[in-house]
Amino acid sequence: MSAIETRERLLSTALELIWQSNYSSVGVNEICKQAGVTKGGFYHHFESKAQLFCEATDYYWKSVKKDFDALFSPSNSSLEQLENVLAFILRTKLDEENDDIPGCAFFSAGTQCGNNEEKIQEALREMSNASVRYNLSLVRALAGDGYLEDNVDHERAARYMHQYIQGVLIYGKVHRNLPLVRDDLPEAVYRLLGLKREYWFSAKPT
Amino acid sequence: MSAIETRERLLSTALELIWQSNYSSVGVNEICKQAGVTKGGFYHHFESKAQLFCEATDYYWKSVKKDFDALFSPSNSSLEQLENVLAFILRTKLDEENDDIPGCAFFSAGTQCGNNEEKIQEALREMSNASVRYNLSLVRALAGDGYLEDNVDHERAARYMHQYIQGVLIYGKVHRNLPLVRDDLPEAVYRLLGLKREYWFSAKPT
DNA sequence: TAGAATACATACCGGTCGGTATGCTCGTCA
DNA sequence: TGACGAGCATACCGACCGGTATGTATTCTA
Repeated sequence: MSAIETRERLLSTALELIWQSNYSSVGVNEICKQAGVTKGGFYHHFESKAQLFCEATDYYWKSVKKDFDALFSPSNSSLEQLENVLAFILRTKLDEENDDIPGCAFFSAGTQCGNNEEKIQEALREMSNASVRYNLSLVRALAGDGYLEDNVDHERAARYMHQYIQGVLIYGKVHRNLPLVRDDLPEAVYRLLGLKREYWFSAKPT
Repeated sequence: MSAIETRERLLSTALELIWQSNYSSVGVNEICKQAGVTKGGFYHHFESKAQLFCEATDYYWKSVKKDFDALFSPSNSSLEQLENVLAFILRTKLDEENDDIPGCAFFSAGTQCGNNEEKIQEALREMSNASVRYNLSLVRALAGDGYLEDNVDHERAARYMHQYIQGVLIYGKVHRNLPLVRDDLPEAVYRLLGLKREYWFSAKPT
C-alpha cells in the first residue's frame, strides 16, 4: 500500500465514521482500526485529529463539488438543475438501507467543536459558503428563466435554501423518518425560493 | 441548600453548559464543579449522565412551554403571535453579549448521541413534536384569520417552520453571524408559512 | 431518643482519549 | 554499497471519562 493510498484511506474512513455518528465521538483509534492503519501511521500523515477533520472536509467537498458541477451543468435547464439538487440530497444524505439518517455531518459538527478548534469552524464556513454559492447560481438561473416571483432577493434565497436543508436533515435524524424528509424537502425549497407555483414538481431530474 | 435545590442547580447548570457547547463534550465533572456539587451528590440524584440529559430536556421544555403559552396567548392576534415567536427566538437563542451562537442545543444533540442512547433521542423527538404542535396552532390561527394563501397544508407548514429554525440557528452558529440570522429568519418563515405578502412585517410583537 | 433513611463528601476504579517516543523496514540516490 | 529519509509499527504516556464504593453528617420517623 502506497503512502498516498494510506492517507486517502484514513481520510475516507474518517469521513465514513463521522457521517455515521459525529466528530467528537469518533476516536482516532477507531479510525485507525477501521482503516487498517496504526496510530504511528496516522500521526505520520496528520498532526492532530482536528487537522485530519479539516483535510477530510476539503476531501469531502472536492468529491461533492464534482457532483455539484454535474448537477448544475448548463446542459440542464434551470428547473432540471433544481430537481437535480433536491434528488441528489435525498439520494446521498439519506440512505434507505440504513435506518438512521445523518444530518450533514459537517455542519452539525460546527455545533460540536469547542471554540478552540477555530480551524474546524473555518473549514465549515468555507464549505457552507461554497455551497450557498452554488445555490445562488441556481437562483439566478431560475430567475433569468422567469420561474421565480419578482420580489426574491437572490442572495437571501440561496441562504434560505441552504439553511432549510440543514434543518430538515437534522429533523430527519432526530425523528428517524426518511419519508417525511422526502416529502417536505421539495415544497419547502420551492416556497423559500419563491418558485412560481405552476413550476412546482414540473421537471424530472436528469 | 436543600435537596431539590441541589437537583435543580445540577439541571440548570447542565443546561447552561450544554447550551454553550454540546452534550458529548460537557463532562459530569464539569457540571458538578460549576454547580458546586460533588460527584457523590450528582449520582445521588441522577443515575447516569444520559438520564440527567433527559431530565434536563424536560426541565428545559417546561420553562419554554411557559413562555410559549404566553406568546401564543389568544389575547394576541395571530399575526402578533407570529411576531412574538420570531422575536422570542431571536431574543433567547441569540445572546448579543455572547458572540457565539448556539444552535438549539437539544436538537443538535440529536446528531451527537450514539444510537444506544435511545432515551435521549426519544426525549428530543417529544420536544420537537411539542414544538411543532405550537406552530400548528399558530398556522391554523393565521389561516382562520385569512392571512395565509389558500394552498397551505397546515401540518406541513408547521414542520417547515420548525425545520428551518433549526437550520438557521446552526447556520448562525457556524458563521458566528447574528445579524444575518436576525435578517433571514422572519422572511424565510413568512415564505414557508405562505403568509400573504401584505402582512409581512405588519405586526409588532407584544 | 434510637434508628433508619436521606443527602451528600471523598477517594478511587477501569477504560479510553489524543498524542508521543522510539525503532524498524524499506526504496532512493550518491 | 552504504547512508538516509520516508513510511510506517509497537509500546506507552498522562489526562480525563463516566461511574462506584464507602464513609459521614443531617433529618425525619417511630
